Amino acid sequence: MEVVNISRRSGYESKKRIIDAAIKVFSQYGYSGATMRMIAKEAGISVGGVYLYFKNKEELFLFLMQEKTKDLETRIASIFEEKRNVKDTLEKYVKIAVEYASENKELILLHGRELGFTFGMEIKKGFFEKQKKLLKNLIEAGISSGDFAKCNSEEVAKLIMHIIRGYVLSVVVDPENLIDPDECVKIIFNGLLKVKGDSSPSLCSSSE
Amino acid sequence: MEVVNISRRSGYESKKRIIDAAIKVFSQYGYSGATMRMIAKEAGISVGGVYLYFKNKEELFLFLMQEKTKDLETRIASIFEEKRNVKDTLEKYVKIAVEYASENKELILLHGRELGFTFGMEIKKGFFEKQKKLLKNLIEAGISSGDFAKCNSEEVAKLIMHIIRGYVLSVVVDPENLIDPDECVKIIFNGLLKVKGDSSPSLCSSSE
Amino acid sequence: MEVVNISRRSGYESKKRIIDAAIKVFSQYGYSGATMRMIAKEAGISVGGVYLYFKNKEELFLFLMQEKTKDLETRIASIFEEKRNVKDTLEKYVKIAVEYASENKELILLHGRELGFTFGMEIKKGFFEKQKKLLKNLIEAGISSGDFAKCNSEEVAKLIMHIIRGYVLSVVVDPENLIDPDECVKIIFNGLLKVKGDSSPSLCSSSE
Amino acid sequence: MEVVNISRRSGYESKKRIIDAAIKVFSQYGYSGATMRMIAKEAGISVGGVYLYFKNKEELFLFLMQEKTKDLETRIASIFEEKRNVKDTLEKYVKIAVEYASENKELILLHGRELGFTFGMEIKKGFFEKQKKLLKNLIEAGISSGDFAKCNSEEVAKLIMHIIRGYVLSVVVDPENLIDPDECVKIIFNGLLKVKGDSSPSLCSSSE
DNA sequence: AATGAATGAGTCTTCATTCAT
DNA sequence: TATGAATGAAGACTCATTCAT
Repeated sequence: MEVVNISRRSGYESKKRIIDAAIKVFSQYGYSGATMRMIAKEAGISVGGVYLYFKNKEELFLFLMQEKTKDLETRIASIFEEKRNVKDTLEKYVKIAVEYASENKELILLHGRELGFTFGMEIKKGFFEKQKKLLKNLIEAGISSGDFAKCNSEEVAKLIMHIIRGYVLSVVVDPENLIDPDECVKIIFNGLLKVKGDSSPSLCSSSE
Repeated sequence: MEVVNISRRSGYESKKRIIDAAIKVFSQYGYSGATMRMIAKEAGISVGGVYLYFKNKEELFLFLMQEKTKDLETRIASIFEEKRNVKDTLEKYVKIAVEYASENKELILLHGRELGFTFGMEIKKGFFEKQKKLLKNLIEAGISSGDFAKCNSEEVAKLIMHIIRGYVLSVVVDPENLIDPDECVKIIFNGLLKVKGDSSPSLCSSSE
Repeated sequence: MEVVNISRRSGYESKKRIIDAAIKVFSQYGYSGATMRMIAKEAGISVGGVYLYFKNKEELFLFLMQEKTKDLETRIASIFEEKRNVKDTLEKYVKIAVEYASENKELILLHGRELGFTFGMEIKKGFFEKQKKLLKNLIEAGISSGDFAKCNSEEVAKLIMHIIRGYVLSVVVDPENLIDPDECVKIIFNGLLKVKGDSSPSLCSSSE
Repeated sequence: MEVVNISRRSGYESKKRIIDAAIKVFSQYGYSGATMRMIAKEAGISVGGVYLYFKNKEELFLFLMQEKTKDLETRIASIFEEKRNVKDTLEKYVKIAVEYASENKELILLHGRELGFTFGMEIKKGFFEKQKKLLKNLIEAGISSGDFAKCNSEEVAKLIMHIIRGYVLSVVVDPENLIDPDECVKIIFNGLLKVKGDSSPSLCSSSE
């Protein structure tokens, strides 16, 4: 909300300021709870000014969601490009997703709130479907390569997505108790159960 | 011999009707999105009537949260009382939590949204802390009993809570892709990695 | 705008007050020019109160138009019932219409303003069509009875409607120069032209 | 040898463009309904540009009214100059007025609406007074010349003005039922009543 | 215990007007 | 002369809350 030569800014700059402000405000107060005045004030712009760049509250919100979704998709795509082994890729995936969740905190939560709107549903649906496929393929590649044990790849993909969503929710609900991504991956890889007849130290012993 | 008509309900009954209505309406529209009129209508009571039992919207919402939290705590407590086997207890825990999430869907999400209010924070904090301890103790008991491999019990507890939260979020965001609790538990127990030098079929093979 | 026991009025009374206020305000400022606050204030009611009885500005306006239209239709119907001779009926018709216009002044004008709305068009269309038919039948009855000369009844009906509309418009635009209905009828009946070979005093000589 | 691009228009041309645009927009949307942005866009000029030529919306509207009034006055004056025969002059007068009304449709209506403003009242007043005098003189000339029967010239003048206004209002309200000026003049000239003791076909028989 | 009409502050949104360029 | 981003007051409409009945 720093004042930047308040009366003459480029259109681009103003739009950017509004976007940043909107993310902040929507995140903190939810869709209904956020007001256009709050957003304008946070952006250091007049109320009317916001409407110069976004037709209305709904469109502003939708825009944010699309932007963020695209952004995350790009980041994720990149790890799949730099081909390395399956295990590392999965590890990276979880980390990037979790890191992204931390950055965008509550905004992501809004994906799931403010029902009664149907808007934005398609965006979300598409994104999730894509992610699930990506993960499923990765798991299956892992099975083929002999890295992973045979398992229901669909369910594993879902589990990973659940964990990431759980992380997202925790960021807002219970930020003191976020899981450490490394630990998380370790548990998923090794499981909780003691391998029978195995007296050697389990891989799951992490912190000490 | 008067007819007990609609306006002659016991105070208790009215309060209950309001609570049920409020859960439904808050769940569907979020805190800001829900209106007292909606709630009153859903409860089959006048607007003014609601204020006879709850000072205001905030208090009504808060009351709901407490009720639900208490309810879940009771359910969870019961499995710890009756159970013996650690593995079964954990399995049961996940299932109950997940089932509860399904039942209370969006309402639970409201725990974490509609911020700007600090209200409810203490209730949630306390509840989460208790749950984490419960899980941590369970994990440690599992390690002691030799069921579980040695691991960072704190992180495992967090993971399980994350998964449950992920399930909650998924219920709202992506209900077509909910994980199957059985599969979930299986993966957590066995892990993804193929046990080295093990050519026998992994425990993790679920779908076939 | 007299205060009437401001805090407790019957629903009926409030609605009536709003209607009266709305007529006044819409008449004076036009549809766009009138504000709900003005209307509420004029009615001695809160803004929100107006919305208790009318869904929105448009509906309030529409309601007014319908009411007034129905009212006029009833009045006109009555003169056709009390069957008298054609000439007298026509005379009465003009007078009632003109009188009505005076009473409802600008509101009637709103029928024709505030375009861009299509709303209300059907109401108006129906009303006008009915009136034209009524008048046309009357003219034709006059021709049959030998009271009126043979003429294009359709055009005569239109002319009469035009005159009445002209009166309406004049009420607002140029109220100092309203025609006297008696004079008006006289001219329509007798025409301006001197009847050829007629040296007797014309019926059209009125004021002196 | 510079290219005369769009932004290098003469002040005169710009002003003209604004005027034309304003007429169009005011006519279609009414005073309150029209926005400066609409007008600017229609004129192919920036919002700010409009304010270079007109201090504000009110002044722009006022200017339009004056222009149009002057224009009509000029047209009417011309028929009085060229004409001789009273009957023909009156006929011409009605036709020109009616034609003008058709051309300027709703704009004329704006003369009488959008009150709350007192503005423009003097312009209108003056114009109407002039017109009434013109017509009155014409009628009296007709009486003197023996063309018209003796009658209250003032009232006849008013009637004609009413008819024209009725035509204006009809253009907007009920454009399907506009009177044919020829028919109109015929009725005014001949009247509706059958001349007593006259069995010859009335002059009023128009349609067949 | 219950009602629901009434209130008015607060929301989203529009638009006349200004002004740096 | 011209632009159009920016302003902010004002309008339609909503809704938590009150209170006479």
